[in-house]
Amino acid sequence: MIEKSIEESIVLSIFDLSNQLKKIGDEVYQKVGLTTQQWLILLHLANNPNLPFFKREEHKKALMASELADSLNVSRANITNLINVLLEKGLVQQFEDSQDRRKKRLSLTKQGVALVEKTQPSRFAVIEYLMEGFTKDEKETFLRFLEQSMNRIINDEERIKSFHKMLVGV
Amino acid sequence: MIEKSIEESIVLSIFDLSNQLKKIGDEVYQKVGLTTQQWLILLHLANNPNLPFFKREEHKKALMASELADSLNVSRANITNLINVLLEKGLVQQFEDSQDRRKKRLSLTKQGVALVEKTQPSRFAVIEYLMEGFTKDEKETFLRFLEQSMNRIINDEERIKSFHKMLVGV
DNA sequence: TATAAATAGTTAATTATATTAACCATTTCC
DNA sequence: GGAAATGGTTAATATAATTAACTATTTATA
Repeated sequence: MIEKSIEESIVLSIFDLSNQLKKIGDEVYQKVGLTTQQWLILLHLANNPNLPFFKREEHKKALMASELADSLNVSRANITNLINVLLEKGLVQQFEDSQDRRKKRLSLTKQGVALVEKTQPSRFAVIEYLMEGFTKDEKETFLRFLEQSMNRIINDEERIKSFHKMLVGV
Repeated sequence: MIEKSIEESIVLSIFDLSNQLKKIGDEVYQKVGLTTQQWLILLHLANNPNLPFFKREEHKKALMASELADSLNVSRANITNLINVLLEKGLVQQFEDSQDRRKKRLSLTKQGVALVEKTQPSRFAVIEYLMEGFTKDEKETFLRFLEQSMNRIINDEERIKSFHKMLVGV
């Protein structure tokens, strides 16, 4: 019998919630031929200050594909594919970096900006509805919690995996 | 310019954190030839009381594939495949329901139980480490927050999607 | 009580989403 | 000046899922 644990309940709920949000996102954005992943790229290119990526590090210059790969935690090759769709749809544009000719900087087109702006209110409405009834303080504490967990995962990844050393050879 | 919003930061962080946890899970459980999804099935069959599924509804009888499909929010066909691997590995067993011969009940084998029990301490250690430093009260508030969000998504899914009606025809 | 509808599980074919490996071009580091 | 690192792409592949069709069984209904 596994014992009850608030901590494990939280982790499993985060998993569950994230799953559901992704499903809903995929269904909603499918209407404009996008996936949740592609939508996240648009949010990055819109410099959405609420993205964990922008809290971890500042970015003055336009993003490039490899930075998106970092943020979304996927391969560069995958980003190439995701971006190709956005380019075809005319939501994103690419230009060479003047200093470093290996790099391609990405930005939203006028249409891309318009799409993000247009959907902003409804996204905010959904989000507000989900967490209605909690105080600002509670939300701030919750955010700190999520950020601490992420930091520990990023900085101590090896340590975390080492907790599971015992699994080898089962 | 998108404005700062605690609420959106929380949602995007949940996404990010869940992603990272899944990546780590896949890497860790790969050592025993399992994916995070298969691992979650084992947790269900171990009747882990921390799973949102068991908080939403009580289950006296052994679970069946379609209930797992509900909980993990995937198709039944997919569950069939996931379970086949667990059956091959001898971690799970299947038996027919005596009352209803359509149904197949699932349970852990001795080995399955052993595996779950063996890894329990390390899983708990990781989880505790992630949320170290927060009080019991704070954690309880997080959990209530997550549960409310999930409930609203489940009960008001149509309402949530309707927020995005405007997307059609962009 | 016969029949239609619903439920549970499986299979086969397919789609979606990602990865790895190899490669080119360019820049950075000794 | 040459080796190593970085950024992006391509092609081949892996994986994880889906849908649709089917069987078996049970439940609802007319």
